[in-house]
Amino acid sequence: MTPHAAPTEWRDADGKALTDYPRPSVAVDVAVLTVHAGQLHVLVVERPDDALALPGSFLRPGERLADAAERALRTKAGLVGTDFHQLAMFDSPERDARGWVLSMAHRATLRRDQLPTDATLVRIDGRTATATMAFDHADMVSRAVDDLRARYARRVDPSGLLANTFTVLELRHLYETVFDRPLPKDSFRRLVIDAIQATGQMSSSGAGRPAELFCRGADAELSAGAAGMLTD
Amino acid sequence: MTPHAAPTEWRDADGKALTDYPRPSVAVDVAVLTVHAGQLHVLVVERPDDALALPGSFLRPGERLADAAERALRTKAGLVGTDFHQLAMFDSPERDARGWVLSMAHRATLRRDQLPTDATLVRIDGRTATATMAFDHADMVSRAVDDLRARYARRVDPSGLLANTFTVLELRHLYETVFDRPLPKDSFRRLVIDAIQATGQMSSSGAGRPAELFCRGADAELSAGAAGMLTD
DNA sequence: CTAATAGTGTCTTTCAGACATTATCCT
DNA sequence: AGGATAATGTCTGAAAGACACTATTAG
Repeated sequence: MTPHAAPTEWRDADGKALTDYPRPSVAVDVAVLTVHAGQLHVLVVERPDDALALPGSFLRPGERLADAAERALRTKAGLVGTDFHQLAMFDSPERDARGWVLSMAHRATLRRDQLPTDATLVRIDGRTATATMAFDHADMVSRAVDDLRARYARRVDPSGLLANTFTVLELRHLYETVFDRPLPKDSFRRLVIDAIQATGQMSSSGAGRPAELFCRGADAELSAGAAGMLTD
Repeated sequence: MTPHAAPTEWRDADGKALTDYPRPSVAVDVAVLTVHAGQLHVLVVERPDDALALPGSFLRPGERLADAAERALRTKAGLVGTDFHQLAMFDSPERDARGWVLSMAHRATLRRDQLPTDATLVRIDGRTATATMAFDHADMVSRAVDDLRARYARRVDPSGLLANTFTVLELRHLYETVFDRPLPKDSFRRLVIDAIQATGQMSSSGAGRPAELFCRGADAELSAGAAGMLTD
C-alpha cells in the first residue's frame, strides 16, 4: 500500500466506511520554559492577529509529532536541537475557531542564553502565564509547569537549565525558582550532593570563598527524601 | 462556519494550503488494568484477525478523545461509566499497517468484579504484558503500568481498585501487587494510616481478630515518606 | 585585618524499620 | 483454652532541619 495513505477498508459499528468521515487536523505546540531574572518564563510568538501563542505547527503527512514539534521550534522560534516531550493532547472541538484541530502540547526547556536575544518571554506566576494567550495555550503552560516540577523533584536539573558545571548555590537558586519557594541552604546541599558529581574546579565568582563546581552525575536521581522536601 | 468542518484558509510556510494535505486518522486505545489472582492484568479484546489488542476506536467528527474512549469501552468491552485519562500519543507512521493512524493511549482501572465475567485478561509481568499484542499496544500497557505506579505512590488507591471500605491488609496486598514487591506490615500501616479514614466498622473475615474497615479520606494524599517507601 | 561566601560539625527531632507485645476475634 | 490475625508499644538507626562553626577567598 502507499505509505501515509489514508486508512481504507474499515467500517465502524454502523458499517460506515471511516474514510467517509472527515478527519481532524492535528497540530503540535511547544511550551518552551526558561528562567529569566529569577522567574520562570515561557517563550511565545506573535500570531498574524497579534495574539500571543506557543510556537506550533500542523502535522504534515506521514510526519511524526516529534518532527513537527522540532520544525515548529525551528521555523517559529529559530531553535534547533532542542529536547522536548509530550504533555497531553488538547482536543476541545471549539479550541480553534477555524475548525477541528487537535493539538499535542509539548514541553521544552532552555537556558535564557540558548534563546534568541529578541525572543518574547511571558512571565509565569505560580503556574499560570501572566499574559492572555491564544487558544488553550494558557492551559498548556500550566501543564508544562506541573510537568517541570514533577521531573525536577525526581532528578537534578533534568532539563539542563544550568550550564554543564554549576555551584550548589546556583542549583539551589534554580530550584527555588522552579518550585517558587525558598529552600534551606544546608539541607538542600546535603540532599543533592549525592546526586551530583564534583569536578575539583572552583568557581571564580566575586567575593567570598570560591564554590566548587559540580556537574550532573550519570544518574542524577534525587533521593526520596529530596523529593519530599520539594513536594511538601 | 460549519461546526467540525475541516480547517480552511491557512497556508503553511511554502504557501501550500493545509487543506490540501491528507490528515491522519486519530484513534484512542484504553488499557484497562485490573488485579486478578494477586497480579496485575490488562483487559484485551480479540480483533477480527485474532490478534489481541486494547479496546479502541477511531475518533468521529467533532468528537472528543474522552468520548471516543468511552465509546470504545462501551462497544468493545461492555463497560460504562469508567474513569480514565490520557497517557501519550503513539504516532509511529508504521504503527498500523492499514495506514496513517495516530492513537491516544489511555488508562482505566477497574476491579475484577466490575469487568464482564468473560473478559479476556492478559497478565502483566513487571511492566510488560505476557502476551503478544497488536500494533504498539504492548508499549501502551507498559506506559499504563508506569502511570499506575506513579499515581498510587502519591495517593491511596486513587483508581479505586478496592471497594469503598477495606482493611489495611487488603490495602497492603493491593500495593504489593501494584508495585510488585513485599511491603513491611507495620511500616506500611503507619505510612498510610493518616491518609485513610476509619469507619468504626469491623471486617468479618475468617479467623483472627477482625480488622477495622477504612475508606479513602477526602484527600487521600500520601506523605512524602510513604512515596519514598514505594519508589525506592 | 574585615567582609563575604562556601562548606561542615553537631544537636535535636522526627520517623522508617524491626521486633515484641497486647488485643480481639474464631473454633 | 488455643490458634490466628489485628493493632500498638518500643527500641534503634538514619536523616532532615536548624544552628553554629570553620575554611577560603577578595580587598
